[in-house]
Amino acid sequence: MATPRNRAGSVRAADLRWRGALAVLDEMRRAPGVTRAAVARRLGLSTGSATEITSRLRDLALLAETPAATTSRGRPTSVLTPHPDGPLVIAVDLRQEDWRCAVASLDGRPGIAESGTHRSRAPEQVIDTVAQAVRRLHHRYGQRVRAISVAIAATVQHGKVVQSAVLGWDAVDLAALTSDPRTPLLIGNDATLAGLAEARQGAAAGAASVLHITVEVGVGGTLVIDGRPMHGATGAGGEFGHLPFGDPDLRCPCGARGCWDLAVDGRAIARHLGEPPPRDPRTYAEQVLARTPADPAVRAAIGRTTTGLAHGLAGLINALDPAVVTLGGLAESLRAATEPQFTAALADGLMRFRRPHPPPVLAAALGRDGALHGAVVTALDHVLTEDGLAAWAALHSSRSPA
Amino acid sequence: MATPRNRAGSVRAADLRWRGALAVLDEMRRAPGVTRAAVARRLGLSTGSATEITSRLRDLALLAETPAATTSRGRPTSVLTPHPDGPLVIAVDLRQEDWRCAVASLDGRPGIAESGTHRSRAPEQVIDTVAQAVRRLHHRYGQRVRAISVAIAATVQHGKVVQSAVLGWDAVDLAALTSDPRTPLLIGNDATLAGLAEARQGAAAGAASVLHITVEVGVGGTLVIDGRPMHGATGAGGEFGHLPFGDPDLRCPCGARGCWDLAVDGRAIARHLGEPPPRDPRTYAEQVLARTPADPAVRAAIGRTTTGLAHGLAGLINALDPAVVTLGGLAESLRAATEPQFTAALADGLMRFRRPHPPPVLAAALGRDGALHGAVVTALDHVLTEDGLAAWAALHSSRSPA
DNA sequence: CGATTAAACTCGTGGATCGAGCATAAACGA
DNA sequence: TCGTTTATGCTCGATCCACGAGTTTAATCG
Repeated sequence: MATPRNRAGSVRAADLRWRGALAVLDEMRRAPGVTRAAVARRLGLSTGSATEITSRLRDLALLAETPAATTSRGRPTSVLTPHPDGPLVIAVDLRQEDWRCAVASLDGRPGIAESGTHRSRAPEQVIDTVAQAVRRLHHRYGQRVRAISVAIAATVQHGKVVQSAVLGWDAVDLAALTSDPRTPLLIGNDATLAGLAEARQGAAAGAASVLHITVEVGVGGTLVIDGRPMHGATGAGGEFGHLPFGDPDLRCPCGARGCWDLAVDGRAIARHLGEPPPRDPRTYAEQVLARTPADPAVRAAIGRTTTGLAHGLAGLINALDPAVVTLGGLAESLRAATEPQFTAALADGLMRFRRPHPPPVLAAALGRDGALHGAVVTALDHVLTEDGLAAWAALHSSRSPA
Repeated sequence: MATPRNRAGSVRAADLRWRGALAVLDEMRRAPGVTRAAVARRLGLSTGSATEITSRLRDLALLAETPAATTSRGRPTSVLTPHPDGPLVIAVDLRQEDWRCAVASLDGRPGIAESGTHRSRAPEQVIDTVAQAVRRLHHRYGQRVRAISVAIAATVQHGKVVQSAVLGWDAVDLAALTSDPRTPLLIGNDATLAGLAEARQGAAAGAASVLHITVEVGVGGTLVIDGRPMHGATGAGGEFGHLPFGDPDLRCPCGARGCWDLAVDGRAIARHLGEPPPRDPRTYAEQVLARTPADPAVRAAIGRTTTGLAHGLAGLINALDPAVVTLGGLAESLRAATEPQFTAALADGLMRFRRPHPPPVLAAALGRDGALHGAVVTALDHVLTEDGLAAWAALHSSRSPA
């Protein structure tokens, strides 16, 4: 197998061709609107190299330069922007009740292009509808589309959907979403992708290790280290909800027992209130939260759920030692509603030596758009590689030979 | 802060100088005894480049070539070996009852140079004794020593010992172990380093993501992704023993509650047997395991402990999705003693979709030497970088100018 | 002992960055 | 208004690393 360390596995000179170019494009992506001069400074490039690299990239339709608003003296520089004919990615967000298709250029800002609400949730129906939208976009932009990335509220393994409780799906292969096998199709769990987006450009932007936890029905999330989500070996990493933090006597629909999932969402609240399991635990939870202040029984139930959340989170902080924690969905709602309890329970679950400097726990910044942003990030990660750029270059130089 | 993605942050040409050299040295380390021809093939290097790189490295005293035993026709090649005057690292393993100092060259094989048993466990005493040994080695090898790496049975944060139950230490700074501030001193948790060694060269060599779990007193371990241990933000990652998998009513000495630690070691066995907490849980556990077959009460207690171990492990597999799991210390003893129960409990704790293809659970291959090997790995990772090689080259060329 | 084979060496080529020197386009200021 | 100041972009020769084709070397095989 490949050498484990993240070093130069290969030493081919071909790898060098795109080194500088990739670094520049990464900067453009990391901070849309950067000036060329700033990029050169940041990367330690000589002005000569900057000239060469940018002109090469311009020739390849990978970036364009527009005059920057001058603020001070000196020769004005230009801002680097995606080329109007440059590569694009299609990002799809497939949620419980609706779907969205967005197109993004190399600056990583998704523009919603199509969307819709599921009429039926039957996999064939949904896939067919979305596939048509993808096909329309693909047709409109042609070979500019370099990757298609799908965020889906489902467990994903080896690039395939294994199971989705909220959609009511079993194993489903989403390969039909693209008609062109040459365009890579990337499938990712929505919570994982949302975490990736938070770590790269959201509430935790810049942090070296980010633990993102979100609660909708059950727990989702991911640990993002140096900007890369911890996929695991099969791509199904980040199923933190199935750590046995909960009551070991409770069976989880996943097949295991004592899952954290059951202790932190609407099902937990209902159980603590002595009510039957809600059909839609997410909506149920929001409704209960809305009437928190009034009813002491409700307050107690919410409090127990918050405690379950905070204790589990503390355990994860003990084990994974993230620099920053971001909370999404119901997790953030619960914390916001019961801040003192949350903080106390978190501290109670932390190892003593961690308590003086616990990692900041932040609300996710991207909200319901996190997964879509994460899908764009993944797709661009795929495009902005040596291979990806080489493929684009081959395509482009054959189309318009200088 | 630095750009999160693991790409070329810098594009300086200086980074290129060592690309090929690093790749070759990494190969030598990965498989001591490789031939130069094999390395060139693996790295996709032309014979011309191989010639240039090896001769450059020979000039810098980074490697030597010795004739390879010829097996077939053709011009004989040579095996790459560490240079007799090449860089060295010192690895220290600081355990509960004893300590060991080893020296390793670039092939990563530690040779025990000094060792001893603690007479007193007082930090000053221990540090003083070990520091003397380190100083002797450092003096003997002089500037060839490029890094000192310490594996210690303690919680480590920001390169400092925070606390060690087995040694009875509170916060202790090990900086005194080296007298020369120019030589980097790396401190690591023993279980983390053992896991690193298993992932790089032990039972899980070559796997892309490895979860190592070891039980001595409490649980230690690490997740190793692409050959790099998941240190976390403060360096205290891998404290899996303080995930709340256990009885929430039990207080852990760490300050948290319900820690897994309390459910899987000698303390758990004693509790299940209704005996008082053992003074030395590790020895106690081995003693109980030795008399397993006889006593049904003992079998039951061991079984419960095994179940606690397997359930927690299953949860970690659910969450982290490793390609391989390695077990060390009492964890492996427990599994070996109660294999059917372990396997059943593991499956019971796994999410249903994981059961058909669970990751292999292997016994650690390096035994009690794992931590020492891991310390060598860490130290060499430090040396075999652009900066490390550049520093060595500066030193060497000034000493013996061509 | 010549044929065969695998590997190493030589050397000219090419690609990417560097860096010094020069050119350029703005704001500033008298 | 027009030179000065300042930051930036462009040009071009130098350098460094790897490539790869051709040649040489050192072993085994028959």
